[in-house]
Amino acid sequence: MKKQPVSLKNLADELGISISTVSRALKDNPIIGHELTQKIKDLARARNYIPNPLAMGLLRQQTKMIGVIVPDLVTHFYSSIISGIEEVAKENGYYILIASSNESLEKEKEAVNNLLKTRVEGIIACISQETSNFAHFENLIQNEIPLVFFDRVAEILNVPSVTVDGTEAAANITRHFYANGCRRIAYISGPDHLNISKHRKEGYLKGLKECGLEFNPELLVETKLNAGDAAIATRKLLELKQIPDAIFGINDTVAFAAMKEIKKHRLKIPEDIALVGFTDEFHSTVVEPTLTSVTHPTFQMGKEAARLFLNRLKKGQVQQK
Amino acid sequence: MKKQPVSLKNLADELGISISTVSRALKDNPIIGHELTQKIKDLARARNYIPNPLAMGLLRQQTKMIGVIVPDLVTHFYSSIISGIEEVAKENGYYILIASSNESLEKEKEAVNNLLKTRVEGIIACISQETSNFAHFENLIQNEIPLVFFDRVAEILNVPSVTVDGTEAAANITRHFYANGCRRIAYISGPDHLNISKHRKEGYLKGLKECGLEFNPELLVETKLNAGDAAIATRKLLELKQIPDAIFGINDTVAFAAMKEIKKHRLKIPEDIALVGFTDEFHSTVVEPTLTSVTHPTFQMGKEAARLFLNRLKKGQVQQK
DNA sequence: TTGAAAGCGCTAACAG
DNA sequence: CTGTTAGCGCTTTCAA
Repeated sequence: MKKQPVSLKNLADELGISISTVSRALKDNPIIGHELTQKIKDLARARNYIPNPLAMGLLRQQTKMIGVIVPDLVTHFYSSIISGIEEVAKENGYYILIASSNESLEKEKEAVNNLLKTRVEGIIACISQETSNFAHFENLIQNEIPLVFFDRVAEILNVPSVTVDGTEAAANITRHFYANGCRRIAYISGPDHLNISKHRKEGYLKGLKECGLEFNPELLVETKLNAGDAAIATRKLLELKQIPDAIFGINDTVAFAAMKEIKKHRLKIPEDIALVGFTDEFHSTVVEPTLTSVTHPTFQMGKEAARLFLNRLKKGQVQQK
Repeated sequence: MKKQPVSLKNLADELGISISTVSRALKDNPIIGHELTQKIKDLARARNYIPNPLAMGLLRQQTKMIGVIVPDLVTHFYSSIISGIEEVAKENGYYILIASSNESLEKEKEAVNNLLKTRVEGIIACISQETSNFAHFENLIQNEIPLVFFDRVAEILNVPSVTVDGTEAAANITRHFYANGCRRIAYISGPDHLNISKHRKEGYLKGLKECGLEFNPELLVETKLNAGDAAIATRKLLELKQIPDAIFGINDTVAFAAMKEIKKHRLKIPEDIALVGFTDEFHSTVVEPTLTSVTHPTFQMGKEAARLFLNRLKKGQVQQK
């Protein structure tokens, strides 16, 4: 018994005119008489006519949908980036379809496939931390399906991307620690194949060097970017003969996990150990002791990613001619 | 230059057979010869054929999309509900389209309209805190477009809904405070037209009564559910001649804001003032001092909401016959 | 066992 | 100024 949405045909029949006339009137084609146009528009409004996007899509081969893949949805970092993407998308008449990879390569591939099935016009993605093989993305590129990366980038792929330069920020943090008297500055890193991870580590090393501190391998721990791993990494650091006086976590998940672990060891932040992480505005205010942190302009990043994407899309369409 | 996706026609042409044969083979119609079926399937795979959902949708009048409206995307509470919805949706071959109302009625209406434009098959929503007029949702009901509410519900509308019974939980919290010696238990509430808000307030009052505490109007402050308002409400409480010894915040946003405000006043939690909020698992672990809290099974709620929705959808389709 | 044709809703070239 | 028609990709009668 579900009511069918009103179609152009319905309107045309009701007025006893042809479909094309209705179609034209609705788009203000000046070729149609003024009164008639008005009459048609009135009826359309009365019947609550909504153009069927499937018909349009079929005709134009475009769905007005952008696929967005994030490593995880429930982190403020990503959800606020998504908000940014959505805002710009909406302004441009686009919708976004969100998929989460849960930091898994398998799920990421699946997400790409699913999005392709829905015929999104392209994909904006942040690669999962497991992803070091990019075949599924290369496939998109070969098929000339617009692709944009944000935050975590597959650098070999030469895809338009939005990232915050972590190298300088990480170097700054290290210098900041040094300035505050820290001499055993530890760094909890992520996998090297993630650009952000690589850059931040480079920054850390650069910072150490500039401060004249020697790099101490036992103070650099690599983790997968999840809380469990980060906790283990922190424990390792806290069980050194000589514990670090500062810990620098590569992102908020890691920093939070480290914080919990430090508290468990009954150490005071920042008196016993200074702690810094990359994070975003929200958590830096709620969490206590306030996490010193490099904030990411997440919302802005999202908007920028969407803009990049839309540009890429336009270019593709021009070339098509 | 964008490559067109492969269509049935492409495959048919390449094999020199008709489209319908290809279509049938691909769905294992036994009417087609075995070898031919195989040959067709092989080619389809080789050419990476993906059925065009727009064509299918047009034919069947269904988009396999569910619209989801949340008051805000960047809260862990909602994003984890969304994850739950997504999981069940995906299992059933559905996609979700997310829209955020930003707690604004205007935006909520806009979201409904936008979703309708994309021809989602129905909507799963959590109403904004501004929403006390439900015309836009009634409209859906009249048009027999499946609708499911979660968390915040328009009770007059008689729509399938998923909520956690806050009445008992709130009464429990109040009793818990009492048991710990609190006698001036304050409650920071939300607008009365939100069911969750109403129920929790009722629970608070019920709890007071059961403990033999008299209700003190100055200890009940109503807010809009945002941080700014909640901070003001908290300040009001902290500036009473006799400050409360316990504060109960209606949700996490409110509780966090209260926490910040209490700290600003240099009061200790829970020594000077006990603080409790409804929230979810994540924040209850990160935030310090650990927020005593009633946790919501958000992921489960999302899954349940999706299930309800899918059931509702099926019912609609059966009736359609 | 296979093909031809209609039709889902819409636009746009082509006729009047 | 308005109507007719073809076609977007697909399924599904109906014919063969």
